[in-house]
Amino acid sequence: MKIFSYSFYARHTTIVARELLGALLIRSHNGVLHGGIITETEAYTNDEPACHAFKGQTERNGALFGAVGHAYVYFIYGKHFCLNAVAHDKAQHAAGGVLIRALHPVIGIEHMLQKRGVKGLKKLISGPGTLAQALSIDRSHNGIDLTTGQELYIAQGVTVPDADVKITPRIGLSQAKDLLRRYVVAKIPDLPESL
DNA sequence: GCTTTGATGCACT
DNA sequence: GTGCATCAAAGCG
Repeated sequence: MKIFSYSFYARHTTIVARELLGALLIRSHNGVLHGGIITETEAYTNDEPACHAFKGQTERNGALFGAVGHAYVYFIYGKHFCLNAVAHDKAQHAAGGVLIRALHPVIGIEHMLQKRGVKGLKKLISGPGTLAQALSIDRSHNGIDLTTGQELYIAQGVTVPDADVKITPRIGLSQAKDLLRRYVVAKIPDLPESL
């Protein structure tokens, strides 16, 4: 298990969003591991209006301006939490992050099904809000370090070839809709034996 | 204080 | 594909 270190996140946000596809997002909760392969990400940088950090630093988005390799978790639409990995090249952006939108469930599937209250894998982790619910992620995880291998971390998983990556506009935005910054795995690679 | 609106999910067509 | 519930944060006064 190779956990990504700060240098992985200290690159342009769009590069990190692409490289996170196929990686393992792991949550350790009550001594039980949950997680899976990252299949969908979106890149946000503070130079475009769709990014929470566009208008400058506030109490809510402060984590986006902090050290890379940390988590940015926010509450949205009165119901949902969304998880981002803070990632940007400081030479180019003051702030930026990668929204992790979906996983292919691998570890602790039974626990995640129970927490979500659904039966099929299809709806288990189908969007950012359901991802947070399946992994028991909430505001208390805002700003935590993703490189320590403790509560929440991201590790090297499988390699996704460029031919299996779809790049599309981001979802649910009212601004900068046309920017191609969403990265989706079209075909889930076979899992290596080591998992 | 008060108003607007949102990086969504789900039910429904 | 469309409609809408729901509330915290941000911006304004």
